[in-house]
Amino acid sequence: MSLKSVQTGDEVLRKGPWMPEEDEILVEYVRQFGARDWSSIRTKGLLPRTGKSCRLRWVNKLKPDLKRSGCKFSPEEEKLVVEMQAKLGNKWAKIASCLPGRTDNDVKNFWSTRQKRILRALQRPKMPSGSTDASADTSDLSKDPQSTDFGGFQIHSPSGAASLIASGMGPHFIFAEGDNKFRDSATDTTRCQMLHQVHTFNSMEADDVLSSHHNLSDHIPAGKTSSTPTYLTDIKTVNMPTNPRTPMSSHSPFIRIFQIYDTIQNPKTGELGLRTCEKEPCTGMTKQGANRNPLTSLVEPLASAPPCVTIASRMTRTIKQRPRSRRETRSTTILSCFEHPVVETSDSGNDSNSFNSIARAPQSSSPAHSSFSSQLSLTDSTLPQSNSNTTSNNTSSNNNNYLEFLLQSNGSLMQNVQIFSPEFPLFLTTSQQWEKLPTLYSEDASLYSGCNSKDADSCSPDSVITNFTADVFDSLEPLNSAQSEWWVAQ
DNA sequence: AACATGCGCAACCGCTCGGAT
DNA sequence: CATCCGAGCGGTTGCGCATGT
Repeated sequence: MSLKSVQTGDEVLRKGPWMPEEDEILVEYVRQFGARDWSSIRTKGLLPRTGKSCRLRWVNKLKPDLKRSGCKFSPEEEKLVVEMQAKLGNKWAKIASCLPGRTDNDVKNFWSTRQKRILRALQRPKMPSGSTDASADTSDLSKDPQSTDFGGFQIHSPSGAASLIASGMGPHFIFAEGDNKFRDSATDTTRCQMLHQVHTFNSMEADDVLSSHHNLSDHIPAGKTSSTPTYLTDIKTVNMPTNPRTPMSSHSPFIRIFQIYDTIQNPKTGELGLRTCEKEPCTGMTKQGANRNPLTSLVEPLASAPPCVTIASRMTRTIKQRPRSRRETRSTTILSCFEHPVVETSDSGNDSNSFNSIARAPQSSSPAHSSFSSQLSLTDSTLPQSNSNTTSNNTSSNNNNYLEFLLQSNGSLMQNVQIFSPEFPLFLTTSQQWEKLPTLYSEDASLYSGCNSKDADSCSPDSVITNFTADVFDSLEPLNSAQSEWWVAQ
């Protein structure tokens, strides 16, 4: 065992792992004098350790009633940590005070480890057999002109590491192990093609991802809570057509869709910012033969659900087309915001209608809902001038608004927002993607929205964020109830 | 079996803050 | 008011173990 010693003046301070004898001395000291005046331990010559070191040793290891080291956090503890972290931030001591036997260091390490685990789960998608990496998938897709009909979409949960997503061209969904029915069903060309785009997570990783979404409990309808973790109650199995324009058949693959919950706050108003949620089974999901885009199902809400928004994105360009500007590339990151509650959706078999019916859903009159609507309906006039100049069509304007909302809210919301574009290898980190932008679209450098600089290479997520003014929320108007063009394919 | 790698955790460091003296 | 000290936090390091090759 290595034990560092540091010479300080006449005395030698010991550092590093504690010896059992040292622990004994420390315990005896506390028994006699109490857990206080830690510096006197050294001045009394009892231990060649700093008071701070003694205190930490006592608090983290020797204090009675502490849980044994290596004692894993239980699901209940994890849930509590997640919830409290969402409420309090990184107030580890405060959080630990609610967890008997846990110290702030325990909680901090747990959180740190958990974050890393989630990140790994998100960045390490397991590709089904026959596919080696994400970029290969994209190139495979590009060979098939039908792929443009997929309209890729993403389910986005924009907080921190949990902005997990399904991405790229074609439907990507998260599903857990055990969906062999789906994999096995991919026997024809079309389904194989789709199969290439599905990112899989094993159950544990999926749990990590899902449990990372906090504030679940207060949105779960009464009677729905059970011994089952809430995030697991929301796994659904749906029939999903390989192509939204293709009627579902009995051969359609099954995919489990995890409902993603999340919240963010408008840093300026402190109000609820965004939440994806779905509380109840969607009746439309079970209709065989219904030509429903699975995304339609995803955004059907529970009638009593709080104001919430499902973020989804659908690529509007063919894979062989380059975005017309970098701006547009970014806007495909998060294309659309569906505002809840959605009263009803069209079951007409027309995907565009379905989506439009969602977009046109009547607005709730609840204050929170209205407020949130406003936040999401920034007009172009409230955005940096460059936006209106560089947004090449109406399709992305509302989406840009939402993007600006994210950008404005704070930097952390953007840190894991990923840019999904056919040209981008999937699962690059944000910074990696941004680094690639100038290379891919160098001639559009001046159009790089949000950046005042004409030098595209100087652009980064941070520069975008800092270049937005703080009063971007000052000019708000209600969402336009007119027909949305969000989902009108180009 | 040996080695490499990854992961979790204990412990530390630097810093800030607030209360006591 | 200045200083000291304890508490707390974010970040980091290094060790030991588990797992993979």
